[in-house]
Amino acid sequence: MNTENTILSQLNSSQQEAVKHIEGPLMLIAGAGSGKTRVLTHRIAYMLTKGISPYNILALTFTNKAAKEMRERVYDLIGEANAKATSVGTFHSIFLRILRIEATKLGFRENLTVYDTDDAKNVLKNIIKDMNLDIKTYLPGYVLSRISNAKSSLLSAEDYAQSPEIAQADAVSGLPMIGEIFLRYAARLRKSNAMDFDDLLYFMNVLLRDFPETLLKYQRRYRYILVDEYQDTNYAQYLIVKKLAALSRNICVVGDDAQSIYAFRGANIENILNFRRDYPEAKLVKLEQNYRSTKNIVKAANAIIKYNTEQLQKEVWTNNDEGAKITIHSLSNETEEANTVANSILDMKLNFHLKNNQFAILYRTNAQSRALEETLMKRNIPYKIYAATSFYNRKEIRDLIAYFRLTVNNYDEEALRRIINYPHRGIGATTLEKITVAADEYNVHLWNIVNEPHVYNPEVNSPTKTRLQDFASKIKSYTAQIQKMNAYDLAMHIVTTSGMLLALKENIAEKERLENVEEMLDSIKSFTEKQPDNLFNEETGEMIENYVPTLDRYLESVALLIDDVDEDKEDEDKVKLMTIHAAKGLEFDHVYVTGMEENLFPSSLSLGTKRELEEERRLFYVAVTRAKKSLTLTHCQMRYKYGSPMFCERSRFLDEIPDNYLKIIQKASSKASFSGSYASSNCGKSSYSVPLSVKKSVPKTSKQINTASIGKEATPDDIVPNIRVYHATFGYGNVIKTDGVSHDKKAVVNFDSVGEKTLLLKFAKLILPYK
DNA sequence: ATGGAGACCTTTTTT
DNA sequence: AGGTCTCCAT
Repeated sequence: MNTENTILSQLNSSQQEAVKHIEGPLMLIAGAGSGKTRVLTHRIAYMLTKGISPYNILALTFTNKAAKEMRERVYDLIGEANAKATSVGTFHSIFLRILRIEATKLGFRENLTVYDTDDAKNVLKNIIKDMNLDIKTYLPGYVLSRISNAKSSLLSAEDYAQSPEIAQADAVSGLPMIGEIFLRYAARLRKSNAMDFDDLLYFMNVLLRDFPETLLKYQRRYRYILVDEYQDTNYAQYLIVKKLAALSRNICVVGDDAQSIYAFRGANIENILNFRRDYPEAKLVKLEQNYRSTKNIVKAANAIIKYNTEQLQKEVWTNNDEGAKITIHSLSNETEEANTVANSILDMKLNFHLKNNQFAILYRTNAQSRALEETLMKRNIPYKIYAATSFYNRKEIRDLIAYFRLTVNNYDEEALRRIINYPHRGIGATTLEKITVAADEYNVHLWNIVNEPHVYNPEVNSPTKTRLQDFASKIKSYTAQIQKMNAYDLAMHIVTTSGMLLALKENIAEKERLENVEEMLDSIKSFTEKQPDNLFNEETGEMIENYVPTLDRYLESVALLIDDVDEDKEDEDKVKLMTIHAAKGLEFDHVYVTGMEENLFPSSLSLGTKRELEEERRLFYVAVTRAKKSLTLTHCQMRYKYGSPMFCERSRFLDEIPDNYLKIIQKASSKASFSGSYASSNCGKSSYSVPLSVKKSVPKTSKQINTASIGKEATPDDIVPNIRVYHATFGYGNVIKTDGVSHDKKAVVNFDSVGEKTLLLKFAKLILPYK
């Protein structure tokens, strides 16, 4: 446990100021790389030295990643026991925990389950079909976003349906039935004892609004509140925090308006701008010294963000070295872009003895990762793609979780529908339709019909009834085990006795799915072996003795976790690929931002309003400020979109970086590879991507990458046994032997990544690497 | 009831 | 290009 002095000695003066201000409201404006998390965690440690109980501390973050990082760093500072007593987590996860405890007050049952976006869309799809509405008019995703916005503004389905203004607006946009859909949707979720993401915030507000004694309970418990990324909070989140802090007024919010990138989903910049209206006595501290990046990067970032008109005054500066200038590569297509990035990484690794994990490749959309991935794989550069939905969105994982959900909450209709016939047990679409009709008729849950088919007599034949009953019995037998077995044992039991494992094993093509399920089971095993974050009884504050890591607890921990299962292996030596959004809050030595093109970044969907464009620019600011040592930006003249090639203009953002922070702007190396007829004429000032008229005839230009940075091009005579060479596709290798002379000379080269290849030298374009 | 072929749609970003 | 959905053949 650190003393007050050791805590403060690790901080600069404004950081200290922030850490020492623990009573009363505090707003921290924290520039990129200014040690924000450091201040938050040290502030928690400092509180403990002042005798504040960790049990009274609540720290809310926006993403799981941020929560995890904060937990780890708090743990390092104040030790295990204290760290576990604090409440550090995302808004959604902390509130889910509370809502499960208080569920009955809100008319829900215990063991709430959480519907993710896919579940929610599914429910909406069913409702829209039931109402005989056109699914293409009432797009489930769009309807969901309307519902989500309403809930974020604390409108209930009833409020929505009864509002004449909203009804008018929906009528004008040709979607008059959204109110009715919303009503049915809310009813359906309640019936399933489930909440969607927005409900977690909405019902938390309802709880604190309608139950004063509950409000008081949590106000007393959470006497010190910290909110990270305050600029990303929406109205519902803002109000919860305001209510919780109303008694103690010990609230610290941290944010950077320049890094607000979630307005598109309801985040409200005003929350940070209005903080001092709610708390006039608030202290304001600005963290402006950047410890992360070079002067070049910091100054370039400052210059970029100046193009935005809406922002708080702040001047980020650094004492770090000047550093390398920012490189821009102009390439002809995405293959070349990927090759250029790969070359640069290999080059830097070789010259400066760097590791893969010092590099990150960032992009605007997930779709861009594919071309990069292919190239990295070809070049044998280890990489990892951080895509939010990768693991948990897999069919087999969702199936498995559906079993868990149904086990914990028999009324979880989406889970039931998902697995009632997986693996196949003769309960097909027809049967499902029949029992749905019966459930509506008797106004009971789908589960009731499945559980007691002989009572409700759905119009299915007798063997089918038996099959339904068998399924229900199986699930009930799992439910009965929840408190008796730990999560892993029960999960294993479910996987084996449900037939899921067998189904996966029978089908050779499902091998990968089987492996994923096994990986999931491994992660459950480690969950059961790991002590939980919070060993206190939420009601009493007492230590929980004989804690058992049960399946329902596992589900709670995983319900809101979209991150990868094997997130522990962070020290893996791999190049990291992710969207800029996903990179927020992270830092990397060497950063590549690809696809710096109009309509991609800034996105074509964000060009409508100044507000949206400014958000894109903030996103660019975030991208730039991720880099510690070097930053490389790339853009292409041509890129595939929706499967067809499109011309691309360089992003306006590139022109917003002052020249004195920029290095060589490399010209596209292979303009000539476009056949002249369409190369220039369509490239004009149009703000749209222009589809190429010629499909699939674009020449491959991967061999025309700029290799000047790696070495000089070899003539056939240069190639002799035992020398080391570089090849644009195969990478580095050693020449084994040669055969023939001059233009017909061949060489056998043993490449590091792909092994021996025989090359005809007049075509191979080998490079002699610089030493 | 199951699966395959073809149409069709998608594309921000995340809890 | 890739995934999802629909419909038709089995």
